[in-house]
Amino acid sequence: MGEHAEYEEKLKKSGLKSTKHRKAILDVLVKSNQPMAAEQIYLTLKESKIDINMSTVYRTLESLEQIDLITKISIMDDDRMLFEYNKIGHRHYLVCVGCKKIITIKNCPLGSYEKELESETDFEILGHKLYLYGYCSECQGSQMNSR
Amino acid sequence: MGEHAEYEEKLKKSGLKSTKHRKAILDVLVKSNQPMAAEQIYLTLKESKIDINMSTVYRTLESLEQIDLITKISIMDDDRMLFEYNKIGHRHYLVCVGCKKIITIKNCPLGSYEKELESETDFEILGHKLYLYGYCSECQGSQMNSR
DNA sequence: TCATAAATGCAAATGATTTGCAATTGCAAT
DNA sequence: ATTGCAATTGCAAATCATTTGCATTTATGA
Repeated sequence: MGEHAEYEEKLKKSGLKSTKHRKAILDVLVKSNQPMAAEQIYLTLKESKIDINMSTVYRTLESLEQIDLITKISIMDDDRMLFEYNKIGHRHYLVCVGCKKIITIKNCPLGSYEKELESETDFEILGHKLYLYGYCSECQGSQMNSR
Repeated sequence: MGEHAEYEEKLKKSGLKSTKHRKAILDVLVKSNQPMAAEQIYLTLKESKIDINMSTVYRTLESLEQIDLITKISIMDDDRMLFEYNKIGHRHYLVCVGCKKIITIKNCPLGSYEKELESETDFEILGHKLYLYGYCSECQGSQMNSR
């Protein structure tokens, strides 16, 4: 009868306890259409009258990342880490340098490129991260936005 | 008669004074085959008996990045920023998750992809960053290296 | 219900990077 | 070469995100 049935089982399978804080954090991330910083998550929870400590937020995010329920990313000109629920598998990011809006891109143009590089470099390539930067439609023209 | 003639003029053109510290930092970066953290640069200078303050290192790196003489990057699992002299224009990175060695890749497979994305997303794309991760030849097999 | 390991809160520590301010230095004009 | 001034630097202290030690609480399986 839970709305978090989806990840509830993944938590259990990974040996992580299914605490109210963990579920709350996951709920926040699932509902967000943008990767969020730890503090944003903390503040969102606070608004929902959920009392939680920043340490717990960080520790929870770390656990969730380890079991691959969420992804941690860092974008240019933001020294904080951002966290995103893994709705889809492989993904990339298109970041607006004006308003910092982040669009998640699901298709990946690098399929064969990794193979090429492997033979060129003797690396065993495990994966990659791709960030594209630009101005979203709202931020074109007036290019003086902050966040 | 200077060996740093290359960037000496770029400094001047940008209105930055050509101080011994700036030249020393640039020398270190030019000679390095790896992007370096601020502290590595500081320690390298110290070995050369060049006495400099970390604040100066950071401020210098920031200035040099602004005039596009160097590039600042961040790789996975390293919370420090790394800095690299801009020998070539556009570049990407292949990072060994074992020994943290970084190989700079000069060719870019994303030429037409940006165009595609622009029409799909209404973004005006300015650029991108691509990091590939894997094990270098030395780190394959024994995958328990640290740094 | 109980036992126990995992999760949490709290406060303090960390560690990279930044900043205010006074002293120094590069450089252009004299 | 000398001078004047803004840019640069050193120093110490501040920041700010993130981490950690430890005592307390809680989820879960027996």
